[in-house]
Amino acid sequence: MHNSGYTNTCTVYNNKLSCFEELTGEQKELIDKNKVIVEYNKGEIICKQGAFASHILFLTKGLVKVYLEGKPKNLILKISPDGNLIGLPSIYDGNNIFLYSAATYTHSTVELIDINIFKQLIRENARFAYKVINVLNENTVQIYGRFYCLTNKQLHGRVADILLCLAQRIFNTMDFDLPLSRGDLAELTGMSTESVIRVMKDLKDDGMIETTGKSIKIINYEMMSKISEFG
Amino acid sequence: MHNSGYTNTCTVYNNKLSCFEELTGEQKELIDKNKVIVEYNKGEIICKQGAFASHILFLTKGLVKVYLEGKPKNLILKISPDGNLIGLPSIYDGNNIFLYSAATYTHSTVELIDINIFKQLIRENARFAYKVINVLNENTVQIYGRFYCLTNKQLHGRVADILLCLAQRIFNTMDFDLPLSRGDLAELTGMSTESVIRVMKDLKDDGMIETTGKSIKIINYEMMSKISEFG
DNA sequence: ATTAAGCACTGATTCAAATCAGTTTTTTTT
DNA sequence: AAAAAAAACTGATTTGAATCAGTGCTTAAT
Repeated sequence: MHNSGYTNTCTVYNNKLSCFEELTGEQKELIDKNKVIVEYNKGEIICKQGAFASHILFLTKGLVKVYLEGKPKNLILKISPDGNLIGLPSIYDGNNIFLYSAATYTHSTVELIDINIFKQLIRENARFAYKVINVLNENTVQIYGRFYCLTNKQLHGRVADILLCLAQRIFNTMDFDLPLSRGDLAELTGMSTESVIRVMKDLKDDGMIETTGKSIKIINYEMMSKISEFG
Repeated sequence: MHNSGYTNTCTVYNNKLSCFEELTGEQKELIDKNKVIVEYNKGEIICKQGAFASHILFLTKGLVKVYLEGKPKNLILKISPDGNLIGLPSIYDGNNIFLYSAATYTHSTVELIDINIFKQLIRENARFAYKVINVLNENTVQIYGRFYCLTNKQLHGRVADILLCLAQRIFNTMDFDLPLSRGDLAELTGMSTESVIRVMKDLKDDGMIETTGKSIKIINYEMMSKISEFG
């Protein structure tokens, strides 16, 4: 793109969730009393698109994909590490329906917060509501970036983009073990598994990255950024 | 898609904006005192991606496209008829930057509301904030639908989708005069102008639609919906 | 009225990326 | 340790859609 910085296309940038800080002790207690903690194994669905959204989900541990269900293939909206809320867009007058599904990549822990309590707190505490708006808008920035990436970039750009994003926003290091298969990466980049493999081989051959099984290392950050930007 | 109804991919469904109803007389007055009304001609830019967002825009008359700027081509996020707010995602702690550009398709009237007043009202009036969250979430539904449409549907499906959406959500009739060129439709569907022309000819030949210059009439709504869904 | 400019349209060609049809490697299960 | 099942990988082929290279039709300007 250009100067306005759509660089975060797999997850939101700043995932220190500050909205709960705005709650009073009483309000925090209300949430704690009305929440349930659930453990999920790898590959399990934690919320289902179209289902009644009785709860907002807070991911305290793990890594999940948030996606739209589709006939030939799904569309991943974002991947979400721990510390993130899932299901905020379901806060809506009238029906509370999950707009998307979410499934775990790794073993995960989720807090289920009653959606009516959550809505009540928004209507009671304007500063909390303001922070929730902030979180929603962060997600909007992310989804716009991803939308642009998947519609306007070609394969090499998309792979570079996702790898940089994983390094910077999920693992916070240029050298990480990826708990995703090539097929998962294909789903994430909206391309075929074969294309992911071919493009990653190209990047490897050109000395941009190193790969050994699940381990991925970004060697040439500068060039990878260029490929991501103009790919 | 399937049962969860992503059918609104060009604009938001329910554009009777109810958030201002939650304001007190005093708060309404505060907005009125701090707003400016501006007229724009066809084709003019009303906000620029990356620029400082000093105002939230309320479109009182006209039709605009909201889009991300891109090197080879732009990506239209939605088209917005009168009665809609533009720039809400710019409400964010720290920098207030327009996340997108917007330009008029027709002569339009815009009210510029000071963003700091708007933010102040959110922090003061929780019910107003709650309604703003509703508006943001409506926009999220719309953008998800559009994201799915542009990435997972092929040409005939995308054109059918946009034509139905224009008929249902913008013009409220199956027979309308489109103030957009084929090139505009191409930008809107994320395809080339030639492809738009070819696909529309196909739809015409198959008796799905009738076209005479700028006038478009949807003949077979049922089949068009099917094409949109499985295209 | 005539020229110019832009838009609508058509057919041929090219291209990026998916699909298909395998083999090899790794992981999991027995 | 062996068998089975997933992944990872490779090359050939197909395909959907863009691009290219035009012609004809409008609308706007002279």
